[in-house]
Amino acid sequence: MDQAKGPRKGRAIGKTNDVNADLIAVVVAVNDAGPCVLTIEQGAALPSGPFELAHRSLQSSLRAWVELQTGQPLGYIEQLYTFADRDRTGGNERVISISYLALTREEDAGASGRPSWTSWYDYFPWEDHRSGRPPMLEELWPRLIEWAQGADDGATRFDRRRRAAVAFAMDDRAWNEELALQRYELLYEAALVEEAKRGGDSAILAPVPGRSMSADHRRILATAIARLRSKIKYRPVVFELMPPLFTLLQLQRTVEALSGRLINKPNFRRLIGQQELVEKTGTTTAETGGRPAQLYRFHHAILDERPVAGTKLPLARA
Amino acid sequence: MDQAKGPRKGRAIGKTNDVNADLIAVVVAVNDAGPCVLTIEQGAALPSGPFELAHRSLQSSLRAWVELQTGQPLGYIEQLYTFADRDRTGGNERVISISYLALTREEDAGASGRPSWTSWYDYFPWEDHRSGRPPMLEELWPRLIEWAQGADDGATRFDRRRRAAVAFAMDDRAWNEELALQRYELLYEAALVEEAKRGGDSAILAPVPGRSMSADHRRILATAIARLRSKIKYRPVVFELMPPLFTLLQLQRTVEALSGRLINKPNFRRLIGQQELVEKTGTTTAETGGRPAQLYRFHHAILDERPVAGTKLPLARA
DNA sequence: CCAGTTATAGTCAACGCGATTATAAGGCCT
DNA sequence: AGGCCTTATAATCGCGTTGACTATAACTGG
Repeated sequence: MDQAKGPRKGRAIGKTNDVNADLIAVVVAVNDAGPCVLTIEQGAALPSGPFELAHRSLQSSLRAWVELQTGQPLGYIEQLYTFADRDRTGGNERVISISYLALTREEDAGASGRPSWTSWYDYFPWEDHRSGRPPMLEELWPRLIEWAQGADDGATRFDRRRRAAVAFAMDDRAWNEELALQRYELLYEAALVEEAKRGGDSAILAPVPGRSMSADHRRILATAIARLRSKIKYRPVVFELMPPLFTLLQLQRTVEALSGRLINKPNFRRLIGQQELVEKTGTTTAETGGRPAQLYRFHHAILDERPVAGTKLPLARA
Repeated sequence: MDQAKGPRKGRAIGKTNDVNADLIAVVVAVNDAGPCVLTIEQGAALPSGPFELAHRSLQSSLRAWVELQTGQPLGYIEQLYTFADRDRTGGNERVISISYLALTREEDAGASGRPSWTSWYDYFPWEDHRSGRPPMLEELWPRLIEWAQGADDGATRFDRRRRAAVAFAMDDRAWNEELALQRYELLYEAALVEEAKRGGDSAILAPVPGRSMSADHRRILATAIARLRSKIKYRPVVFELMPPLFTLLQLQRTVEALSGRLINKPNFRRLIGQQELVEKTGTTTAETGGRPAQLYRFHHAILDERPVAGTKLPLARA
């Protein structure tokens, strides 16, 4: 209080540190085709826009322009990460990018024009283990090993080899779906994704399967996937992606779509049931093929009641 | 790619959206006095500084000026949150604040002058449950209930009452140490902390015990505490706060200081042991009072080996 | 009516973890 | 020196969670 000229007091310095602030949104929905993300430019970029100073907060600014631009009402919104790396965009412009994860229900897609939904797994085909381990992993492993061997010193070789093994479940390790970001960053480091060659690193090996995106949008998407896969295990955010009424199997399929792996059905039902997160509506639907299924709705009253340690899903160990 | 004039393309708009970017650091260490945070202005504020455009990234910028200013080498650094609420600082200036959590070891405190260490629990006395439930909670409960009753409609009354009960362990609920942020925000909403009256809300009841800070620094500190209390349960970050050699009880005391609650000793040792996070040095220390204790060191090799689902601590349910 | 599909309930065993007890090894006070 | 205090370290018990599996019910379509 009394020491007005302390060593550093925020904007007490006259030097201009003005920067530009961008908001980048990863808007997620799940439909029959799987988990989708809202994209622009035919799937080559995530929707982004400048932070409007007129808005109260960053979140309200994001919500406003995404809803305006896409007609999508956003449910849950969560901040992901703030980047300001110098050479992020390739240019010499200084931009701070604040990325967000948003969940919605994909009603009236493409109604207001340009944006479209693209499956996660178009960008990260190695992340979908719902039909067993993707065959492409077996082609990926030797390339990662080769990259590890290419290091200068033995310690780095060992470290690369270990990180690759952990992230990509080599040597009979268990697949960990939450490592989506580490996996993408490892592929980037190994110059196995198309984005890596933009940094001037022209050791352009044939990139691994999977669509690339402009700038670092694919990395942001990987961040969102990892965050969401982690979050659904302890917070009831899945319901933001569900229609008002749903069957338990539909709920399970949604969780499976997000996590990229299959869940044991009886255990899933038990866990959902004993947490009292859903309530029966009494009505049933015959549209599911076999025996008509109960329709459930989300039990809103419980939402804040279990602030933590709720909504566990049987996704623990393999 | 081909649609150059899509609905919105980032900084394609000519309007100026320049803002000022500040970095705010919550630097944490643990000593005999408990968990401490690095502060300036006699504990009234967190160290903060402008984002230097000269640096590669936000993290390196933060690390540079904190180490320069305080002489503290920072170990682990993690981004907390980015704020840009209009009336955060009270002024009409537009500032984006990017807050960080950093862990260090508190060597040579105050060597380079101004900054000093202050205990967490000076700011949040209700968060320390290491000696049982703080008596002040019992004085707090009726004030929260009173606040809940003061709502206009019944639904809000019920909601306030429920949130207060969950956050502050009313009605024989279990104390959840991870709700530190929710608790502070609830007290702010109830105008029971000194910061609340700055917004013009002059219904100045006597504030709850606990030091306040300038601007929203206390909220940022609460965010850091909540994040760290959650993180130590699944990532081995505690070791960033430990000296190179330590006994298991010292490690336990550190975790207890952070989480604000006591841990069962045998269970703690079992969990630490079976995770192979530490290794014996063979040497012992007699400085602990009773039987000489083994000195351990952190098993660095294991750090990235268990990227997730490691370092569990017996802090689950009460 | 039978085969196929899905819904729903129940069982069993392994593991994790909280709680407790027991034993070892040093310091300090009388 | 001996007894008491402190802390360190090891071992055990029991409950609850949860992963894997089996069985039964209800409906559709041929």
